[in-house]
Formats: sequence, structure tokens, C-alpha cells
Amino acid sequence: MTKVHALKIPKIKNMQEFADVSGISRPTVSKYFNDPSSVRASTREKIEKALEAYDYRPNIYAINQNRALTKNVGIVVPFLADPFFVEIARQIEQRCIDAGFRPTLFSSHGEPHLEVEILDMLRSFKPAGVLLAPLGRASNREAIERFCADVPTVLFDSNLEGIGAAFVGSDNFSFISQTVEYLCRTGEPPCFFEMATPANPNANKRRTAYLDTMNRLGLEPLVLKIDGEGWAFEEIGRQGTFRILDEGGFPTNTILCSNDRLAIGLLSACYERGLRVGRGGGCAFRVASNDDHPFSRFTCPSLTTAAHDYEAVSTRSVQILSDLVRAGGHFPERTEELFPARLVLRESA
Amino acid sequence: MTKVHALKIPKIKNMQEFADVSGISRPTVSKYFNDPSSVRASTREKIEKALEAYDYRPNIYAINQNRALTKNVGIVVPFLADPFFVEIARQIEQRCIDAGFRPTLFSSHGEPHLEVEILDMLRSFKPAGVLLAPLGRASNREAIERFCADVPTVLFDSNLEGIGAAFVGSDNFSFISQTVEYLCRTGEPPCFFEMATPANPNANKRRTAYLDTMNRLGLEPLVLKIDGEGWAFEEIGRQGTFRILDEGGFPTNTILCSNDRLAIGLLSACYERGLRVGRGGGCAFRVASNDDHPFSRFTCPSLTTAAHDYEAVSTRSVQILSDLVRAGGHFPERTEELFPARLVLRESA
DNA sequence: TATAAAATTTTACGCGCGTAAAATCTTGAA
DNA sequence: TTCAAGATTTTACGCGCGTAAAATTTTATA
Repeated sequence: MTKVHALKIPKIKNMQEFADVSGISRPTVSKYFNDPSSVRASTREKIEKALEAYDYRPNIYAINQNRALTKNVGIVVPFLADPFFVEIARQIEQRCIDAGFRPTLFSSHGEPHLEVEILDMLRSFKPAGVLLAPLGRASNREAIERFCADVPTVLFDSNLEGIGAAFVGSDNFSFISQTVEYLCRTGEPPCFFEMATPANPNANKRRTAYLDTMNRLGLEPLVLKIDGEGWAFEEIGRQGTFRILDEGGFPTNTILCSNDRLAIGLLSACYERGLRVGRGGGCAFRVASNDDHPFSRFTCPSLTTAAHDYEAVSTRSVQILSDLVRAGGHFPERTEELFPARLVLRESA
Repeated sequence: MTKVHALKIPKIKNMQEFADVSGISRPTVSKYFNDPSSVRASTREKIEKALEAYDYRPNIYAINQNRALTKNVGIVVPFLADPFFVEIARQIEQRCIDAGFRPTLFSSHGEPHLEVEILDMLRSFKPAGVLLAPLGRASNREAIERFCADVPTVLFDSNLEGIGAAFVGSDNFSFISQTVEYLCRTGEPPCFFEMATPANPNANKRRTAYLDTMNRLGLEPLVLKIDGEGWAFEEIGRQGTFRILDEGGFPTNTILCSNDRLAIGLLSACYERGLRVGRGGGCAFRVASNDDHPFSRFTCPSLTTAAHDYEAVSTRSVQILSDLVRAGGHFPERTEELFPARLVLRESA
């Protein structure tokens, strides 16, 4: 666009020059860019007319240098290679833009030192606020706590007790109770398949929910813990399944996985061993899971799972962050908000 | 860290104050932060000693406002929900940091208007350079061309002829020739399974490579084009497979997919229809593909595919961008560099 | 029409740092 | 020891914009 008019118009270097050509004083122009509705309608028209003709954009560095609070928002997810986090990040990103913020996405890539580095860098960004999905168990709690003391932060997906101004996530009990009840209603009660040392605190909540639900139903719970560290859940689920199969097989014909990525690994291992999964006659067992991972509809068989309410979590997270920023960065007390799951029935159970 | 010493040390507000406490003039301190080796060793020691005691960090906005060229680098990928792009982005990110840049990741999320918006925003970032994997066919060529005229840009993954200072990607011919030759050597020649209107220009190169390779081998090529728009390749591959199966089935017992994500959809459709895929006896057909998508080892069966040289592409992209920046943003002529594939044999073919 | 109150604009100043040019210090050879 | 060339540091200025306070205009009321 610039190029097209290049012959006609002189280049605008700064706000002063733009103010000159639009016939308004520079500070008024500055006000306009901070909030167009803060200047008189007639003034706004003049500026917008000039804007069409001259295509000027304020220097973001000069803006942010002087403004006490920027409109930057940092979005930090623990592991971007997991499409679940991409999806939730995408929605949060869009809602931040709608709310007038300038979001930037970061991934800790599963590494605690990267998480700390990102928060460290985020400090110098002077963000209005940060939406943080922490690594969880591996997180440097102290570092995150210090960060949250300095920067208004809303945690999402994974809760760190007492840290951040608020937490928005999914109700793990809702996930598990729905899947367990469905499985019990339609067949044998499930055993619970999870990592022995899960990266994510949601995993612990899910185990507890499984135990509670089974007890409530008067059934004997059975937890299978598999080895493995880190964020390569699929591979961990796969190797764990091989080991279980080699050591005598699963104790029930119904398996509830802590999360979809473990289930993906489990399904691949079952397939490789020629074990058919599903509700049908020739099936060795049923498998259900939690998260509604974007790929869970393409597994073999497609995965019955409890779906996050992506929209509610992302919408509410950004809304709370907006409130937090408006409130000056502090809430009278920390809040936690959880959204229920929606059971998605597919072929695996 | 700041908090720990809070009682002992006064807070450093700006470079002047830091210069005062370290006994050096502010401009010299400025030089140090731009390049520590540009000040005398004795001066450097003084600064670094003060740095330990006072934990001061220059204001990035003030820095970037005055510096003609920032150290920012934009990394733009077309679709972050595809773990392939996450992986390549992660590696590029790390290499940018190693090269002294400050990378920021953006995703066009498959939408051309977002791609343009990102480039627009990137302008005001005054980046030293940009690494761009364009959407491809859907890209606004004109907008990207204008951007590349103003900002030093290296294209990667998807080439847009003549645009950008350089292109670094994978050699699609190497991918296809290896998979085709392997399939022909070990069984029936493959038909080629692809989208009728692929989003990505690599798809066209792959089709051409398939046709060439089959001709070279004296075999009759056979291209199956399936409908579908956008970036939901798995779903497109799945539905396309259902249609083909409903309309009489595949014409050969060997299928080469243009990319892994289509193959994932194809495999899920085959599974649902009870068609076994693989080399073994009871298998309806063999399926091979291209990309070595991070999930291709977890498909059922695991996917035989041609792998990108992630490391070579990311390393070379960043290296060329470094050169480009050093050269002042322009090369005497545009270069294209392609890296060969590595065949990964798994269970599907 | 006059005038006080409210809304808006302008004046005036500073933010934190980069950088050219001037001043100073090192270094090494005479 | 001296002194010039080279290396380093300091002086001096400006970048582009935010923002409090002052000045002005608009609006509402009498």
C-alpha cells in the first residue's frame, strides 16, 4: 500500500509530522492512538482522513518506553508440540486481540529452565499481564512465585496452589466421573492407566477422581502406573503398554487413560501386538481417555474421551486477565474456576 | 533474586544509575551491553562486578527505539497445529538464540489474512530479519513481496518463486524418489494420493516428482486427487479415503501419500473399514508417505515415510539469515537450498 | 447573550538509551 | 623519558512518544 502511493505522498517519520499534516497537535494525536474515542469526533475524523492518505504507524518502542503499562500480554504454554496447547493458545490469542491486547506466544518446550528464562524475558517486556500454563511438577515454583509477585498473572490449564492472581482450568473430577460412569454403565469397570510421576498436576487430580468415583460406585479401583519422565507421553504410553502386555496383560478389559496422549501410545502398542480395541465382539479391551486431543478422532480406533471446553477456558482466562489489569494487577483474593468436561463417544469404548 | 537482596541494594532505574555505581560512564556501559568485547578488559570487569551486585537490565524499548536495527527475528509458520511446524520452529528458535538474535514465533493458523497481519505487525518490530514459512497457494503474494522488499526475509519450507532473499527447504524430489523406489523395489508400484488443490506448493513438486520417477522407472503413474480445502489434512485424507473406498476402492495395493497428515487420515479410514494396512499377508495395501511427522510413529500401523532433515533446514535457515543481516539485508542474488530426505521404514509399507 | 463547568487541546518536560564527535588514555617505538 | 598513533571513554545531542499541567474551546445553564 505504501508503495502504491509512494509518488504522491511524503513519508511520515514521526507523530509530529503526522500531526502537522492532519492539522492537529501531536499530543492529541497521541491520545487518539491510545483511545480513538477520547478525542472529539471532528478531531477523530481529521486524523482518520490523514491516516488514509499517509499510512503512518506509531513507533511501538517509543510508545512502550514511556507508557507505564504496555498492552502486551504474554501467553506461555508448557509444550507446544502438543496440539492441545496449540489449540488453547490459538483461542486465547484471538481473545486477547479482541480485548485490545497484543499477545505473544511462548513455549517452555517441556524444560523448566526455559520456563524460567521466558518469565525472565517477559519481565523486560513490561506486559500488562501474563497467561501462564505452567509445566507443573517440574516448574521452578519459587521463580514463578517471584514472577507473579511482579507481573499480573493468570494461570490456566495447570494449577500451582496459591500462585498467580487466579486459575482457570478444567474440572478433572468432571472428566473422570463422566468417563468412569459411562464405562461402568456399558461394561466392566476400568483400570486407570497413568504415568508414575506425571509432569502435570492435573494427572494427580484425575487419579484421585478415579479413586473417588470408583469408591462411590462401590467398585474396586485399580491404578496402573507406568515409568517415564518428560513430555513424550505417546512414547511413554506405548512402552508402558508393551511392558504391561509382556508382564501378563491388563487386569481388566476396560482401560481409562489419564490423558489422550498416553492413550495414543497405548493404542499404537495394542495395534502392533494385534490386540483389537473397541466395543465390538473381537475386541481385547475398551479404551477411554481424557482431553479430546485434536488427533483423538484419527486414532485407530477413534478415541472415546472427555473433551475440554476450550472456548470457556480461553474466554474466561482472558476475561479474568482483563479484570485483573483493570484492577491494577491485584485481586483481593485468588480465585479458581473450573469448567466441566463433555463426553465424546467414539469407537474405542 | 531481586527480592533476596532488596534490603541491601538500592534499585537501579536506568543505565545512568548503573554507570554511576560501577564507576564507568553511561555510553561505555551502553557499548558493553551491545558487545562486551568492545570495552577494555578492566572496564568489563568493573561492569560485570557491578552487574552481579545490582542486577540491572537495560530497557529493551529504549534500546530498540534508537538502534537502527534491532536483534529481533520473527519466525512465521503457516499452521502451528501441525507438530511438524512446531518442531522446525523450535529448532530455528534455538539457533536464533545461539546466533545472538531474539526470536519470536507467530502462526498464520492457515489463514491468509492472518499471515498478512503478522507481516504488518512485524514491520513495526523493526526486526533484523524474518524467517517465513508461507501458507503457499493461499498466500497474498503481493503483500509478502512488499514485505520482503522492506525486511530481510528468508523463506523456509515452502518456496514462493522469486520472493525473499533466499529459500531453504527440503528436496521434494529426494523424498518422492526414495519412497517410490523403495515401494517399487519391494512390491507393486504406488498410486499417488493427494489433495486436488493443495495448500502447499511442495505438494505440486511432489506430484511432479512422482510422475517423473514413475516414468523413469518405466511405470504407469496414477494420481488420486481428493477434494477439500484448508489445513485439516487428516480429515480431508479420511473423507477422501472413504469416498475412494465407496467408489470401488484403490486402483493399486500400494499407496503413496503426498504427506503424513493425509496418511494419518487415510489410515484412520482404512481402520474403520476393517482394511488392514502393511506389508504382511492379510493386508489390503501398503501405505507410505512423506515428512516424518512427529506422530507418524504412533499411527496404526506406524508409518513408513521420508523424513525431513529438520536440523539441516533449521541450521542453514538461520545461518543464511545471519549472513543476510550482516550483508545489510540484501544478497546479490536469490539462492535456493534443498536438503535430501531420509527414508524411515516402519510397518505401513 | 453571558458565563461557569466540562471537555478538549496545547505547552512543556522527561523517559532511557544510541551514537557521532571530541577528549582522554594506552601503548610502543625512538 | 617522550610523543604520536591507536584504542577507549566522555561529551553532547537527539530519538519518538507519554503525560501532567496550563490554556483553550465547547457545552450547558441562567
